[in-house]
Amino acid sequence: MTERAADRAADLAADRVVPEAARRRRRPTKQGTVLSQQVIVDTALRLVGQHGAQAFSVRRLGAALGADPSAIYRYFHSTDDLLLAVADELIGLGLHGWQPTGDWRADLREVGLRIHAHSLAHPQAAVLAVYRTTGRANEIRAIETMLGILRDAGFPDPDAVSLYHAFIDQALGFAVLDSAALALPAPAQHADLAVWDTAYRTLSPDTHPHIAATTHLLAADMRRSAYPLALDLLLTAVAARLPAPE
Amino acid sequence: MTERAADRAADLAADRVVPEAARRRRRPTKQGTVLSQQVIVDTALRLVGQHGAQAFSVRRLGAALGADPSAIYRYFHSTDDLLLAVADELIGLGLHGWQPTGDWRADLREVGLRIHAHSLAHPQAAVLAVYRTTGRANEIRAIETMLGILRDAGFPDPDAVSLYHAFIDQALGFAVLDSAALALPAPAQHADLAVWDTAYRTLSPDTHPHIAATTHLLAADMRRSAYPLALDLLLTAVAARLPAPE
DNA sequence: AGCTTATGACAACAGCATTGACGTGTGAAG
DNA sequence: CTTCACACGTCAATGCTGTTGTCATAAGCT
Repeated sequence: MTERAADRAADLAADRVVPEAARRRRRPTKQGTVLSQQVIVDTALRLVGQHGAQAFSVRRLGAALGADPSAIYRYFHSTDDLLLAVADELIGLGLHGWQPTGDWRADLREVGLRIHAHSLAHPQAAVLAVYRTTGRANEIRAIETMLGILRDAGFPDPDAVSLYHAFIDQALGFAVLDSAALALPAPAQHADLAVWDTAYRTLSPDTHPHIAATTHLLAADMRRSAYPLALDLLLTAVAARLPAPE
Repeated sequence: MTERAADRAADLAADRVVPEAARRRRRPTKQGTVLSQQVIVDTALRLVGQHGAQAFSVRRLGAALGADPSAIYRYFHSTDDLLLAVADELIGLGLHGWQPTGDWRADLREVGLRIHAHSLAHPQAAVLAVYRTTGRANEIRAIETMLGILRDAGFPDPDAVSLYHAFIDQALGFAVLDSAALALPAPAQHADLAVWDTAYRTLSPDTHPHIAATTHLLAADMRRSAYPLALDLLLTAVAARLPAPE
């Protein structure tokens, strides 16, 4: 988990790892699995989805694959390198099959909600990897698409870039936050929610008038993600910045 | 790291841990330190700040304290329980010494920037704990303050609550995202940034016209946090929702 | 002064990521 | 069709990790 970066920078360095494209021999494991980057990433996503982020370890991944854990290091430099591949896979899943409609605001809204929803569908993986810059294929495609939406809408380049940045980081920020809550072990998750019904419910109106006046609203609202509202607020303000056409 | 929640729910259960208020005996460790929840939290923050999030482990914390690692379990049920205390400490640091001015928009802006800045000042700790609901003293104070700002500004209760939710989660989301980037080991952090100058710089205008047209802007913009812009966009949209007074 | 017990220390356990050495079966070369 | 190199799966070992059960000792009450 420590030198992933150097590894990525020097992908061709003398290493255990052979680039996926250059692989010729594929020897099945004792248990018969034929390994590949794709198989490992898929298995990692499945493992984490079924048994939670705490269940993610190289050893367990090896077991799930039907291979010795150390075999994974023939395909990824480190667990962190593997995580980057998982992150990129998530981005790809989020954009799969989607096409822009030409309505920039609706398109951005849809993309934002898709990214958010797909992270929540794999919260454990999202929490581990969403904040990374992967530089891999799916990430590049996503950026090209979103930048295109803003530029085609008529935003000048500097605005398009900074608004894209605000938009995507808002989406990823909420994705991480909401995923993290979902990724907690079940009892912890329940306890975090229960706080709104216990600790906050018992505060005196004298010392905490604003909380006391809104406990019911708070307890209800905190169960939902605030992202849809935050996204709409952002898009509203962005629309106000759109230069008049021509 | 597994049953923290149950522990919190049953704070009084038959446990190793004595509530801080009920402590009578304070026996110094072999190396002379006198332990307390506060000392442990402070040391954890310092440790993580100096040596990075990867340096955080119960054993290292024990060493930094001058105590056996297992002594920590006399003060916290688990590492996760300790993390909640650290999170609350961060919130407290962020609000320390601040007073609302009465201008709701300026106040929210200030609080948002403070939360974000304080997380970045302890990125390693922020990443571990910012998304938790602690239910502890500082968190309660922060919520009361922010709800008050919105309600006093004239937002009806349901709006005040949902707008508070969107505001705080956006602040925390960006805090986690930007902290995570800062918390990466130095070489990894550098590599993630370098991607903008390498991978994205070499894309052809034919296949990726939008990225190609803005690479310089992208590389520059991605070095900064998008939070100030996102915050201003959010506040602009919120202001538009403020009911006319009286 | 004496007693209880809170609390720090110690040792042990199971699980973790990672690495180096090893041998086997694959796929290419002739 | 045989040979051969070496890619890649396996094994074993290292030094981490969080957590717990047991013990002894000193703090503070009576």
